[in-house]
Amino acid sequence: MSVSPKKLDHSFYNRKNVVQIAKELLGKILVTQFDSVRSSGRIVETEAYNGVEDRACHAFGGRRTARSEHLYGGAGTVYIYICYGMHHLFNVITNEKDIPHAVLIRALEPMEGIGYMLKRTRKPLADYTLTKGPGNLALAMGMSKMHTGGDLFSEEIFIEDDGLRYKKDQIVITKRIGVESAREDAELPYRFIVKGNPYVSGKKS
DNA sequence: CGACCGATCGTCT
DNA sequence: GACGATCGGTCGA
Repeated sequence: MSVSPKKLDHSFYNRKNVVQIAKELLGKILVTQFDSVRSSGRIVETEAYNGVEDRACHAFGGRRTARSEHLYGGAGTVYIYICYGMHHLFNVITNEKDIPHAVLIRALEPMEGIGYMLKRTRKPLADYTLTKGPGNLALAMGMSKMHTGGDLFSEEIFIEDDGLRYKKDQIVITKRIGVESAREDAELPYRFIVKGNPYVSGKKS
């Protein structure tokens, strides 16, 4: 059921419901291409961050700082920031400019460029940890803070649709990971995972 | 398996 | 000065 991959365009990202977009991003293919080194993987875990009303979002309450500036960049903007002093986390910005909606891409099933991913992560073997979790994924794909503020319409970082669709019973919805301090918003069902996929972060291996 | 802990540093108060 | 949208290892049951 797959057709020749088509790059997602501005209209895909420029919609109001970031939670819906997070769900639809499951099964899409994230691609990076740096100096003709191509890496790609199928997205199997995402989380939505619902702008100014979401306590877990960096833009909660309309907060706007140097770090979160690109959260406000509008549909198709790349937002990458450093977490815990060492991990680079990759987000896709949705909705119109100045509306800080984001989807955190948390896990991939590697497709192309696995050799380069091993080199970047300095792992000896391609096990399930290669692109499990947002920190590992960004490292494996060669994405870092230097790419924040770019967009997904370039040839360097973009997302493709090859026609794959998961059925409703293949998708599991949970609360988000690592956002306990967001109080009641920590319970929101904003995390989407492909059921049983070994690259999904969290428990079990 | 679950709970905990150290690494590590940019960002915000 | 404190705190992360994490990760991988250890320890105990």
